[in-house]
Amino acid sequence: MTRDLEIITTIFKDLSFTQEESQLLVRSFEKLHLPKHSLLLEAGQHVYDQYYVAEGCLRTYYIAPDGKEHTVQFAIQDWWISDYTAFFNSSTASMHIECIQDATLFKISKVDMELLYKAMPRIESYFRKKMERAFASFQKRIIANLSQSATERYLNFINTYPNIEQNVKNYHIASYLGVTTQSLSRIRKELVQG
Amino acid sequence: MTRDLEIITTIFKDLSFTQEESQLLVRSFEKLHLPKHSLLLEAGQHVYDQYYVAEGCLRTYYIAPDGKEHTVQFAIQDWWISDYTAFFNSSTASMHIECIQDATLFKISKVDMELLYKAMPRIESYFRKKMERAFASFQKRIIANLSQSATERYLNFINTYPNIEQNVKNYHIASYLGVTTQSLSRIRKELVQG
DNA sequence: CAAAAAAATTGACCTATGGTAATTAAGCTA
DNA sequence: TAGCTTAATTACCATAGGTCAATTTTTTTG
Repeated sequence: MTRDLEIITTIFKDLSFTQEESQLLVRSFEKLHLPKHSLLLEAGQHVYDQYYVAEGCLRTYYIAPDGKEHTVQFAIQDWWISDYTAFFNSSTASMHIECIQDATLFKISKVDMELLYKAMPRIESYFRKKMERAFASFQKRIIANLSQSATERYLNFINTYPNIEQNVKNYHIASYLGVTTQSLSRIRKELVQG
Repeated sequence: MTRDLEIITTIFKDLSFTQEESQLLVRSFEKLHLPKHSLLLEAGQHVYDQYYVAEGCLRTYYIAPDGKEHTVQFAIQDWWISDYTAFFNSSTASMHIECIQDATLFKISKVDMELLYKAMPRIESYFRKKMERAFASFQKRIIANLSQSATERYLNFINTYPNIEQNVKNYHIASYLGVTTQSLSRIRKELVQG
């Protein structure tokens, strides 16, 4: 075992593995560094991989036909990121992924994922649970979008991601909340003034 | 094997099982009929189960503090339904589930689900993939909510669920799209008149 | 089939948020 | 530090969609 076991001690820290399993895991992942402002993925590209964020911050966004950006997801430490619709279907991305803080990622292909699932059902359980949590949080966001005002959604956001504000621009937050930067600016002003 | 194998031939029609596995499956599910207008689940109740829709139509909705209803999901034939946030966490529902067309359901508890996963990793794969598809479709809906007008979302809806219109009321659709019934009515008028 | 109840539509008016554009502030880079 | 670039703020007007209230249409039920 020459290659490091960082993957196991960070991503799968709650599971334990045999020697052989560890080796398979290590072989399946590739570590990479990504500088701020670079694009990890662009719309139109084939999506083979998903990425675990060991450090840094990224965002997935969609560019609508009218040219406007809509942030679908932020990913910080211990999150996974990809264009999942494309990843699951082994098809072409409709979204972009941008690094917004220098990041360290662990990359794994869909093909290797499937092999891991077969070899270690525990891993499949791990990802099923991940999906369940992601599902629940998307559902929560849909409800928020349907039932709350922009101000409420903003308060909700800074509550949910208390540390993220250092990293992300206001227009990232605005495009996540579904308002213009001008509106967000007014909302912030209102909140300060009372 | 006295009990029927309906579950296997409908829910898991793409998988095959041993005699023993079949028995476990049959024992895990319970069939039930639900009349139109009845509530399958109410906010505040403990959520132990999820349901497979063999026939009929249901919807999950959230009632906001201001009393307004927001439809989170419709479930038709071959879909699963529950308050998933509560189901995954074995906690209390924040949503209601209403039957909007006489339904036949197969119910299974979370505890029994976990047993199935352990006994048959194929079943866990099946549900992981279900979750992936649900995840992708929620993401699509978030993007639609962020980037499209009410009219576009409506057209999108009747495109995605071409048959559902017979079953559901306009105010169900409105509360799914995030507009008032009055607005939806105007939108429909516009579309007819051109 | 008639009456009652539920759902959908319409109109007049209102409000939150968007669009455009100019101004200020903050971050980088030479 | 100055100068350039990017981001944020502000002001003014426009508009999609909300609110309230009345009316019509559809569905349900005795």
